[in-house]
Amino acid sequence: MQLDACNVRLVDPERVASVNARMPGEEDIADTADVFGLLGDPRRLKLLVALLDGELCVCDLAAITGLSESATSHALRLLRAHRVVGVRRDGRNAFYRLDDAHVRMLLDLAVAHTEHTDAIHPERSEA
Amino acid sequence: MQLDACNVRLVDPERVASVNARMPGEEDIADTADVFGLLGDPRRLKLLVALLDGELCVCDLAAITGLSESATSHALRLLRAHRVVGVRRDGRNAFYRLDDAHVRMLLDLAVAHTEHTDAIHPERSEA
DNA sequence: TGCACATCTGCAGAACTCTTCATATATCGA
DNA sequence: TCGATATATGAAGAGTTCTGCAGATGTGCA
Repeated sequence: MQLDACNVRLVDPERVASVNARMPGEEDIADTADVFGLLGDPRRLKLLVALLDGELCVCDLAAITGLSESATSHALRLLRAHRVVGVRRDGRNAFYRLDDAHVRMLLDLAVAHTEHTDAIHPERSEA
Repeated sequence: MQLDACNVRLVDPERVASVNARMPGEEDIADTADVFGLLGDPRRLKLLVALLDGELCVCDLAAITGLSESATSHALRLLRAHRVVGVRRDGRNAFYRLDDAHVRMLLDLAVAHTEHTDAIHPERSEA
């Protein structure tokens, strides 16, 4: 057991050093965690999955997710602030679209994974 | 503007129906959101990125993330409960490893994305 | 202009999350 | 067996997040 510069016990200082060298910077970690965090709420996730196919207006998104229109609007505002979705306004309606290629990749991967899981465990599918 | 069975206003009922048909079940959405949620905390994310290269013990993980050993242990417990990581005990040490192929894919994708972003915006890299 | 509709926003309460502190458990070496 | 080490755990407090409510904004129609 060794001690590092800050007097912390280390079991494998070389591995720690190489992991630290490869580790993205704090800001990148924070940004990435933010993105995952946005996907980490089931209602927001459902909202985003709904948008995979193309733009939808707020009331349709509310109907799909089962959220109130207010909650939907709040959620979309958050996603908009992080540039994950974009808006197109047409008269009284606001049409939201998925506007982040990275998030789209993550969603595609996740949805593909649930479908794969269903294939293995069909009993877990919805009735 | 039309009304659906629950008396909700819909702008594009056909799109809503097709999105609903394609939508994963509530349980799959919840499971997926859970996974994203686990990745949505910067310290847990750093922990998991550190484990991409192989197993590490608790004190090394604490040193890498800058967390206290207690906080590290709590975080690992949560990840363990969701079967994202696994443990190997060797004497007094506990070596944790990434144990979920789906999470590994998500992490690889995310890390690749931050590297790509750095290539475009090198000024955002750490000092 | 006035009213209805679609969406947005600030606020406040409820619920959840993360960390620390204190303590518990388990292992190793003397 | 005893003390030190490594990790795990429970409880509690600070901070954050999400939702509903109430009201604001902006658009379309008569």
